[in-house]
Amino acid sequence: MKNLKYTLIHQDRDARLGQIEINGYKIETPCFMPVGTQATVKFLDYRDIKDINASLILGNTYHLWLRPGEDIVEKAGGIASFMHYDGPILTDSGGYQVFSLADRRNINEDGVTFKSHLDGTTLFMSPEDSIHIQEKLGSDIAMSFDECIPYPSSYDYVKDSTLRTLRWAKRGLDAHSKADQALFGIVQGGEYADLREYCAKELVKMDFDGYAIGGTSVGEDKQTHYKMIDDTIKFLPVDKPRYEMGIGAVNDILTAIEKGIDMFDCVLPTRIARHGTLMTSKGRINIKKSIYKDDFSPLDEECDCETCQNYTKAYLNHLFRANEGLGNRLLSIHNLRFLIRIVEGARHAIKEDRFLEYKKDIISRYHFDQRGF
RNA sequence: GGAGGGGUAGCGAAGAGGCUAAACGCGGCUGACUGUAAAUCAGCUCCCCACGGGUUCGGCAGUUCGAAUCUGCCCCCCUCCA
Repeated sequence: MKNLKYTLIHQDRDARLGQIEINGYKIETPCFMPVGTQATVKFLDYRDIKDINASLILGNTYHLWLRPGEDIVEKAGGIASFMHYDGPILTDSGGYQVFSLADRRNINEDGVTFKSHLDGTTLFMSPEDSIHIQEKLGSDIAMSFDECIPYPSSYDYVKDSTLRTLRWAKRGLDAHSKADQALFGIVQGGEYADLREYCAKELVKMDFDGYAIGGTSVGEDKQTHYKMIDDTIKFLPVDKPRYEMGIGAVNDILTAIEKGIDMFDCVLPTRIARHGTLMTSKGRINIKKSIYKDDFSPLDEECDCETCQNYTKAYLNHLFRANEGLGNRLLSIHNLRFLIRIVEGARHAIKEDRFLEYKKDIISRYHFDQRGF
């Protein structure tokens, strides 16, 4: 704890340009963090991660606990060393798996019993376990063990769950002892403003190194999503980083930055890349469509990524039709670089007090679907 | 010339009298994906004026209330023997 320092460099309305210093790393914020659940950003190697200019990547406690096991990762010298990645790592606590693996787990006050998705083994994770596993995984930033609450959920359910998450946060904080690892608290509270407020205030009293907004983008509409940010962020301290977990749609990221969020992560760019969809400055396109069979233009004229510099839509179309793994890698590189570049642009715009114009410009050129992707 | 086997939707391949517009796979076309059980998943894929109708299973002619499925002839393909 206390190994993390956040400096607010400049503010443009609520949008923040800042810097996180941790374990010798300097991370400019806002920043987008690629997700590397099982100690790999799927299909990318350490050079690719460096090339897209990722400032931080995620690992996952639940997945690495199951395989290869935290002891192996510890022996390897931590996740970063294990995957030969030279940069900071943040680990999610397993709280998201309480949500995504809902049909194979049970929650009680002590923690969560999971039935392993790999072999069905019954396994128990307490908030203390999550912290101890993360200490062994050796991430630079650990997250509190929480329940990511589904939407919609009743007020009573959300209240009970959020209060339990708060108790878990305290238990995790007390269990945490690794000096070179920061620990963030996660605000839950669902769509209920009073619960968001209470949860945020209680976490702030505990004095974490940073605060995350959890339980968003779990199926709610945009209006509700953005209101959950508003209902939370006003209670978070200005001198600590704020992280909205699990967002990766272009307008979600820009909106979060506008509201004062500093960090976000998402599987969206890499997942849709593997499914043949790329994000471009004009919107999302599916590279598998036959119209790209003989389209020898780059994926995105404005992009500086390795893929756009060297390959054509026709080639990517062919790779996907032929089910060649290179297509997954090239599209993942592109989508990640695309989002990271948007966030880099946001940092410049904030510095020059023109963030809103920047956001408006990006959005106006991006064709969104009905749900706003 | 003789003996077998076979021709089913774009391709491969089930089906051997009604439950069949015809399984399944591939290919093709849509759509979904937000702290990764996801190189995944869902839908469509004979034609049309489409909660209904029209034509199909090499071709033609039959048997039957009813045929992709049974019979006859014809066409084509494969294997083996001369």
